[in-house]
Amino acid sequence: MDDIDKRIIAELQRDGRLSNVELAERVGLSPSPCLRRVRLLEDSGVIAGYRAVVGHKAAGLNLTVFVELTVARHSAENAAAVHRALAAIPGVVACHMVSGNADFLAQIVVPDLAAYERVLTDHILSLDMIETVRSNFALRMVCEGQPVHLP
Amino acid sequence: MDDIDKRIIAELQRDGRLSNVELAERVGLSPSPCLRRVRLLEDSGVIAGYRAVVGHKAAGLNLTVFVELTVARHSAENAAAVHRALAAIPGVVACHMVSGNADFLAQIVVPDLAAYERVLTDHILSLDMIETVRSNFALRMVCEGQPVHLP
DNA sequence: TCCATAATGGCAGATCATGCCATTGCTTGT
DNA sequence: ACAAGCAATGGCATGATCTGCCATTATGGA
Repeated sequence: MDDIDKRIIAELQRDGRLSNVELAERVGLSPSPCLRRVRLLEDSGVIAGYRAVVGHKAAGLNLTVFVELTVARHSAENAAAVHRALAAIPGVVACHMVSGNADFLAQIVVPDLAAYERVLTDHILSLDMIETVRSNFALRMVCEGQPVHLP
Repeated sequence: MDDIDKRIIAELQRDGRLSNVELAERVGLSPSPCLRRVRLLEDSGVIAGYRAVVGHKAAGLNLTVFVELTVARHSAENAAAVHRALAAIPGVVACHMVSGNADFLAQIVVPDLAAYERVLTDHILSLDMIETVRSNFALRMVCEGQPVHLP
């Protein structure tokens, strides 16, 4: 993984639909070896995939909530079931098991408060493994989907 | 925004480099109107862009931290400066102003604890507007970059 | 029912993707 | 220093894709 690879990754993080010829020009390579490098990065998992980014405001998704969850102690045994249940909650775009006061931190994106209430009552509070829920509402987005800084 | 648009968005969220002909087949359209719809979704901002997804493990980024930050009271006036400072911190992939105990919640992705220590001391604790810092380490990823559920 | 509007499908020229091969540049061993 | 081996590069050719244009078809209102 040299500088050219890092520039390829940086460019594709900014625009994932860059054509190979354009990408090759930007990193100072001809199309053939450029495509070769991209394929290698994909195969190695450094580039795990490509995604369209949805503009939340334009799509009518006006509410982002960071939900801190704690689970019942006995749920530690079937962690897989907890993971599956959390990942299946509609509107959950990301979820991590974390250290600190909470056991899990989930990011939920919904159209409005009413939709969040439905998610909460129908999909979170109804899970018997969930002990406490603490909702932190996003008031303003500072940044999102920023390119990662490669080592 | 009808069902076909939603299916287009869903497909492009799963694979942002889907070719237009493949996408057209999947949504049951011919390539021309399909591309037309994609362009309209892009122009309207519903599709805000395309990004390559970096596989953290494969890229050697083994540590994700969710940092709760509070800022000094007088910093409320120049909020823009706070935002700029937070977004410029290396490794920050997302940051939101939130309700709750903290003022901001930032997600930081770095190779290891040593790198996180450097980010903390060199770029966070050195900001005089930052009052308190509370680090929540991600122990395990449940899900990430999940497609949003459109209204 | 008829008209107006919008969306669709197909076509054609240009661009792009991609496998193959000779060449270049660099590292290793003598 | 020199030669050999190896990995990476660049160019080419074929096939697929993109994309604008136009006729046709579906849709919705009067």
